[in-house]
Amino acid sequence: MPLRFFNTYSRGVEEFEPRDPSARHICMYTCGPTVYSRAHIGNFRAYIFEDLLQRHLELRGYKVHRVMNITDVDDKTIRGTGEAGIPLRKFTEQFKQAFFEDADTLRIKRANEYPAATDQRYIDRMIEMISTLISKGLAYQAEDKSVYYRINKFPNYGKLAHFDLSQLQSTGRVKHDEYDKEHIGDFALWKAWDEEDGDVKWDSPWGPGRPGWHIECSAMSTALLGDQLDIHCGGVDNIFPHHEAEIAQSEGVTEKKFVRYWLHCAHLLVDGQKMAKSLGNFYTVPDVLAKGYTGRELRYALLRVHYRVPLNFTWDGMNEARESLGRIDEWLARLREVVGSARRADRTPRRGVPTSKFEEALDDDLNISAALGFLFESIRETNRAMDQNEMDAATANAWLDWWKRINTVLDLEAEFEIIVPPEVMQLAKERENARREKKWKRSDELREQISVLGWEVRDTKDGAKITRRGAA
RNA sequence: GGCGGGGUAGCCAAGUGGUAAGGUCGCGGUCUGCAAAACCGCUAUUCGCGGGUUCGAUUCCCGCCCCCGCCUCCA
Repeated sequence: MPLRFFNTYSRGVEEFEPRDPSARHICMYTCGPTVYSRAHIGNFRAYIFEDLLQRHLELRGYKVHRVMNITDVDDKTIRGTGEAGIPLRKFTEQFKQAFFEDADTLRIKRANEYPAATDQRYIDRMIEMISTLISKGLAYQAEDKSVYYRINKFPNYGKLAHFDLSQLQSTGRVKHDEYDKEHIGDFALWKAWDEEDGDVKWDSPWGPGRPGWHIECSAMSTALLGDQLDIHCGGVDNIFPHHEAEIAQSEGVTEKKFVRYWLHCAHLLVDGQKMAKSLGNFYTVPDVLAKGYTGRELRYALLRVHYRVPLNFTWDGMNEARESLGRIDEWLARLREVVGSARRADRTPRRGVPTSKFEEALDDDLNISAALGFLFESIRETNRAMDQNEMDAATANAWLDWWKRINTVLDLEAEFEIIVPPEVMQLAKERENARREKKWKRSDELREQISVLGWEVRDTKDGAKITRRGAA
């Protein structure tokens, strides 16, 4: 089955064909964080979706060149730097670091590049692009000295969002100098400096100022990936105006089709509402860790729902993630035991070898729920085979190899060999002795003590086993 | 008002023109000294509501209801 994705531009599922099909090389641009505060887990849902996309493409043999921008200048960062009384660079640096920390906690694969909007290279390129747009009549400098995109001159404006321009109405969310603009929908390419900006400013042919939000992505994506991208991703809230503006800017300059596939991730909800800084209903990665959950548990919780479906974040959902991962952990441990024991099966396995259904589900617009369904079905069937001693070492090994393969996409394995602390080992030893003497009451007391320390002891036919659920 | 996304069991969530994957929770059983883990069984006569097409619809068509988002610097 060919790889297929839902393309926002066409509003349909399309077969995926990269620009250069023979090279198996894909260039992908993903909108990154604005570093004015710590990103919340709703932001990270989008980054995890992009991570899944990249990893699946790689599993399918593509070489992915991914760029994620860091927006380190905009209204909010300027406000923040002013309030903190420190230079912009210093202000944004802390959140940049926090972003990478959290991304690592969630096992998000690093992009190849993280260009920053304030990098002089890109400021220069933005100025160059704006100049080109002005010379083509696609942009103009208004009386307020800012430069705006003339959307009426770009016939495709509104195609991505499927908006009718005459229907655009101001939400009052953004400060407007509406009298200066020719059309309410014209967006800023270059924002003229004003007092509130303090010393945040760059020189330009139109006077001191700073870039508009949208132009940075056009400048950085085309600088690093070329005029035409295979895939461009972001949250659904980026469709309009941000990505619409990117198309207008990039195609306005290059006159080439900017992006082949637009993929957008639905929102993370809390209590049925969008998680947003402005609503105050958000959690950060450290918030979730502080509740005792691990990064991989959060990764699972954010990964397990299809990217185009809104996902309601709940602590029940986190517990479910923990239990599901525990099931995977137990399964892997059992398979490894079978491999280690070089056991021969009593009978031939009822179920032979792993299938490729997992990857095939992901081929279908990253249908992770179906893919995980196959994983858990396989877990049940192989557990049953092991229960009935119908699993030999070679088959168990084949399943471990299968897991290794799908885990390049999931990245959900517990990170460390769990080291049982000596005091727990001591208690377990005492308990073994008590059990040997059939002192059941003493044995149960010791099990309880071990449990209080956060460990679980299990009696199997091969002796006691000490485990812990909720591993990193 | 315009444009999208969604409504499937207590909760989360796949899916198909032919009679509902999977996870989690709960209950019963096997195993166990008792547990745990694992396995087995049970848990939606039914897929927001009302029509229509069809031998047959949760799936296609029409109408309606509800929730969420976007509509100029939100992932």
